[in-house]
Amino acid sequence: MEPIKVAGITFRLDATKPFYEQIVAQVCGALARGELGLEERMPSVRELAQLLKVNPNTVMRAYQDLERSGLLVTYRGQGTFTTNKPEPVERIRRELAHGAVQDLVGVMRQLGLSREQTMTLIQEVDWE
Amino acid sequence: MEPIKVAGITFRLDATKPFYEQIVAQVCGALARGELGLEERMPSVRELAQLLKVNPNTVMRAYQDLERSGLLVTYRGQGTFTTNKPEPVERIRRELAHGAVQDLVGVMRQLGLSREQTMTLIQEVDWE
Amino acid sequence: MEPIKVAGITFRLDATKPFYEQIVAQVCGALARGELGLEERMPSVRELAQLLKVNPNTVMRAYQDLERSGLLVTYRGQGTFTTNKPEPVERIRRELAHGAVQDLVGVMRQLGLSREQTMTLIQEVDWE
Amino acid sequence: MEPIKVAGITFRLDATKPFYEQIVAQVCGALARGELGLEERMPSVRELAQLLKVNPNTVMRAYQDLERSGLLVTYRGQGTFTTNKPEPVERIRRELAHGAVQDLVGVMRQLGLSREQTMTLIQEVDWE
DNA sequence: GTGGTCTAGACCACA
DNA sequence: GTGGTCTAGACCACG
Repeated sequence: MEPIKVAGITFRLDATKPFYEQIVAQVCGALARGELGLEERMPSVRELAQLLKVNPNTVMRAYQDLERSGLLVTYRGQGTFTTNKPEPVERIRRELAHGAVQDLVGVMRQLGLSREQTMTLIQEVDWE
Repeated sequence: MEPIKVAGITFRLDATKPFYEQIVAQVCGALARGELGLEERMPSVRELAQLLKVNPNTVMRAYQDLERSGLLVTYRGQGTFTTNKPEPVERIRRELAHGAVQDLVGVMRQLGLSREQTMTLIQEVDWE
Repeated sequence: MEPIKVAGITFRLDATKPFYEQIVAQVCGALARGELGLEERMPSVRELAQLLKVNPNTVMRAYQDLERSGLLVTYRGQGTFTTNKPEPVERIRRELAHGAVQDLVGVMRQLGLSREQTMTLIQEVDWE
Repeated sequence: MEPIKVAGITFRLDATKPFYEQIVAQVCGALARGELGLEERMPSVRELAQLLKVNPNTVMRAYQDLERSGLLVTYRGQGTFTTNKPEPVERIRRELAHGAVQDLVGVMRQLGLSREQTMTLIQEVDWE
C-alpha cells in the first residue's frame, strides 16, 4: 500500500507478486540506483518484518536470496550489510535489465510484433 | 521439449510456468499472428493432451480459460473451435502487448534506467 | 440461427442449451399455444433432423422425451403424431410454467429479494 | 443433504447441478443477502471441502470462479477473503436477478402465457 | 498453515 | 466421438 522508507530503501508491497520477490527487487533497485550505498547496514530481519508487516520468514528468504546474489553479506553477531564491492551490483543490474528485455521480446515475438512496433509502444508509455 | 505442431499451432512446454498457462499463451500467439485462423477447429482435449503428453484436465483448463477470453467456443458434442470474431483476438493481443511493456517499464524504472537506455538494450537484442 | 417452420412449429436452435431440450421445449410451446393441433402428423425424425441440421439421434431423443410426456404417440409404420387428448398438453403446460416460476423464486429468495421487488422487475422487462 | 453452516454461509448441495456451481451460487447469495460481510475470511479450501464432503479441487474451482467475478480475493499463504468493495456484489446481484427474470419470461412466452398470467402465478407461490 | 498445479482415472451428458 | 464434473492423492510455492 503506502510506501515505507528505511535505510535509503523505499518499500512498496502489493499482493500481486510474492512479497519476498518484491523485497529482493526493491533492494536491488535501491542499490542499482545508488540510493542504497555500499557497505551500509541493513535493517535486521525482525525489524524489517515488523515495518513491512510481513512474516520474518519472508524477509529472511529475501535476505538469503540477496546474499546468494552477492548483494548482501551477513557478519555473525554484527548484522547484515550491503556488499562493499560494486561488481555484484553492476552484474545484477545487467542481469535484471537483460532478463526483462528478453521477457518483453518473448511476448512480442509470440504476438508477431516487430522490433519497430515494440519501440513505438515503449515511446508511447509514461515513464515517470 | 521439442516443439509440437498441430492445426497451425506450435506448442513448446517447459517446466518454468504452469502448463495450462503456456498452452493458453501459445494458442493466443498463434491467433494473434494469424497462424491459427478464425472459426477453425481445435484439436480435441484428449488429442492435444496425448500430443503434449499432459493430462486432459490440463488441456481442458487451458481451453476453458481461452473460452472465457472469447478466443474459443465449444459446441456440445462437436468440439472446440476458434472464435469467428476478430475483436477478441485484437483485444487480447493489445492487452498482452500492453502488459508486457508495462512489466518492462516497471523493472527498468526500478533499476534507474531511462527510456533511452532501455531502447538501446532493445536495439541490441536479437529479434528473430 | 434463423427460425425454421415446419408443420405449424417454429424451431430456433442456439448452441447455449442442448438441442434436444430446445426441440422438446419448442414442440411443447407450439402445442401449448395451439399453433400445433391435436392428432397432427409430426415430421419424421430424419426429415426434421435434416431441416434443423442436427444429428437424427438428437431428434430421436427429443421425440422419445415427448412421447414419455404423452404429447406425442408413434404408430408403427404410420409415423409420429401429436396426442389426441388435450389433458397431457394442459398438464405439461402447467408443469413447465410452475417449474419456471419455482426456478425464479429460488434465485430471488437466494438473493434476498422480496416478491414485490421481483414483480417490479418483471413489470420492467419487455414481454413481446 | 442437510444444510451446513459456516462463516455466515449456509451450504446445501444436491446432485442436480455441479457442486462447484452450487457453492458459487450459495456464496453469491450469502453476500447478496448480507449474511456474509465484506472483507471476511472464507473457510479454507481444505476446511470447506471436508465440511461439505467434497474434493478440495471442487471447492477451489468454486473459489476461483468467485475470484474471477471479483467477489473473493486471495492473499498468498493467508487464505481467501470476501472483497472489500460493494460494487462487485451489487453487480452480480443484478446480473443474477436479471438473468433469472429473462429465463422465466422466455419460458412463459414460449408457453403463450401473458405477463398478467405470469404475475398471477407468482402471487400464488409460497415465498418464504 | 494457505492456495495452486498436475496426474490418473471414473462417470456423465450431448451429438 | 466430444466436452464437463468429480475424486484421490501427489507435489510445489508462499508466509
